[in-house]
Amino acid sequence: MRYTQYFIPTVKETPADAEVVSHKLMLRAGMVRKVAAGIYNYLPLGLRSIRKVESIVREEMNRAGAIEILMPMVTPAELWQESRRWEQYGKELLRLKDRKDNEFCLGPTHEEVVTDIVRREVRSYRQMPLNLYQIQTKFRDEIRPRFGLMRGREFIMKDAYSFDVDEQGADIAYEKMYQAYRRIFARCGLKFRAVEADTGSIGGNWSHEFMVLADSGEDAIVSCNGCDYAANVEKAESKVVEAAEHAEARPMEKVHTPGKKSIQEVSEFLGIPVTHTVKMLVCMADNVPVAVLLRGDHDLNEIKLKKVLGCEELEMATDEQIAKATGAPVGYLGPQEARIRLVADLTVRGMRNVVVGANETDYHLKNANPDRDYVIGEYADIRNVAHGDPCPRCSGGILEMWRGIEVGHVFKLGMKYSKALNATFLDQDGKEQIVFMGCYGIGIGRTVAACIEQNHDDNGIIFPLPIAPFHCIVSAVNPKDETVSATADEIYARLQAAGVEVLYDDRDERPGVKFKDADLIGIPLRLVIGAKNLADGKVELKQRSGGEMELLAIDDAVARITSLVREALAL
RNA sequence: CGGGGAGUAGCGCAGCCUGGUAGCGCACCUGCCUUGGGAGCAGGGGGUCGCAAGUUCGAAUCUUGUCUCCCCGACCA
Repeated sequence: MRYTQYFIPTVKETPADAEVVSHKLMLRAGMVRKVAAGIYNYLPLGLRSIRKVESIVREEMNRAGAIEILMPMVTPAELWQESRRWEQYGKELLRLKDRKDNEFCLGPTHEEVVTDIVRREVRSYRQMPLNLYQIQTKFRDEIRPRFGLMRGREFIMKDAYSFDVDEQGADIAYEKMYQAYRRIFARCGLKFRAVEADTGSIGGNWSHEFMVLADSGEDAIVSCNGCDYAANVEKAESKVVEAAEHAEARPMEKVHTPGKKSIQEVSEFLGIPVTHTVKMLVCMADNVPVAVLLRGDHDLNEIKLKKVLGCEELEMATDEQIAKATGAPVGYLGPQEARIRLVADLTVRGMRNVVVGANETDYHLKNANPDRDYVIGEYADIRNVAHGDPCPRCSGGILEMWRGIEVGHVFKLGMKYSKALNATFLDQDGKEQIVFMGCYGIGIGRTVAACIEQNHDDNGIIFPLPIAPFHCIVSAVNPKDETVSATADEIYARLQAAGVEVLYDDRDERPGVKFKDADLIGIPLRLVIGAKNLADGKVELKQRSGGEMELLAIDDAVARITSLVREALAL
């Protein structure tokens, strides 16, 4: 492709509304443009990368035995009402009506639609296992879209759904997808980890997320340094350390702590480590106040708590709600004589002689102890694990914290949707059975964005070759020099003939402009043709990822580029 | 939805407090010049100041309403 006949609107200045590198660079490199909040135009360069990821995904899905279909983006309300998600999904589901006032929504995912296909067409156990997938535009009316393609409202997703006669079959399907995903992200040149995850609103009973490691990631993940345990913090179990402290209970003491509300302030003021304090939070679980006790330095895991309480909605109580529920002032809450349900984290069970609020403004209690000073009815794992915690799976392992971007998610669904939509089949004995399902998603645009998060420098993007918009950029330094342009034309043609995807920068621009643009858009291989070296019959090859510039004869350059491309695509 | 901020040329911003001429840098167009890391000179085009109502002789500027966007929290590929 000749640059002068293409469309790559690069910009020098970073648009003010971009926050993370991938978003900034995709805008600057002319890959995407925003149309509305969380809704983007894909310009040629961006689209090429997206198509590359799609091809890799398609190849690996097909290799794993999945079959491509395409479902509609606009889907009828009835299907969603059958699964009850019409009510459950909330505002993220963008609902609309047609001219006859029939209700529809833009598909945020397609369990209902695909299950509808299967319940109509699949009658016999002989038709399974079956795995159907599509690569299609989804719409979720996110509360807060951000970070460009990382969290759009409209986004391209590959979603696959497996159908099996029993759980063993479903496990095999899950494992196949898991392995396919590993291959996909490896081929995209990403540093990633598969981690145990919560199932969220999709539901089901088991799932893994594929996380690209990046500091800008929105998810916190932990991994063990001793075994292969890795999990999203939302899901990560904390190791149950049984009542470790048998310290003698000291007499309780009420201390004056004027104006000291936060755990940090109180522990500094009293000179007692935060690990010897217990904090009490109040949550509204389906509008019922519940008090939560955690060690001072621990964070509440709302997902775990939600499961323990079995509630639908969980939010932090407002100051007024707290005052009303406990009768105590915010900042000085304590579990003594609790009026509301009290749930304590497992860690709290082993703690003795702790600092807690005195339920009275400007006072805390020192050396408070369970049973003697307060009564806790329920203990549960309700905290986020922290860096340095012991591994819940092996002995001696320590958990390490990472940030990650979720690019893929595999779920073992079970019968949630097949039961709701009545997707059944007849087994060998002619008995009606419910289909076992799994579902598997990959964010295509997000994968490209995550890749940029992981591969960039001050000058721009450094694309791994398999998903780069072009393999090679050929820059003619002064295209008005006829020898230069004739040589560049020839090399361009030869590389293309060899199957290399070439962007030929034939613009009459100064070299600085061309180099800046080449670096910005991140093409892996750059071949510069300039009068000086051409006098010796040489051209210059430089890899965007670094390394020395190679001065090569034209034939050698063509051969070298061709082999570098083959090598990079060989995985 | 709660909290914070912003809407002025394609992009980045100033002007607003103290009402009267809409401005700068980049980008764009023409010409000259230049060709190894976002050159230089000269000339030029482009803005209902988010929208609506109000105050005023007069509103980008003051008032009210409204919409959109961005950032911080709960959702998710």
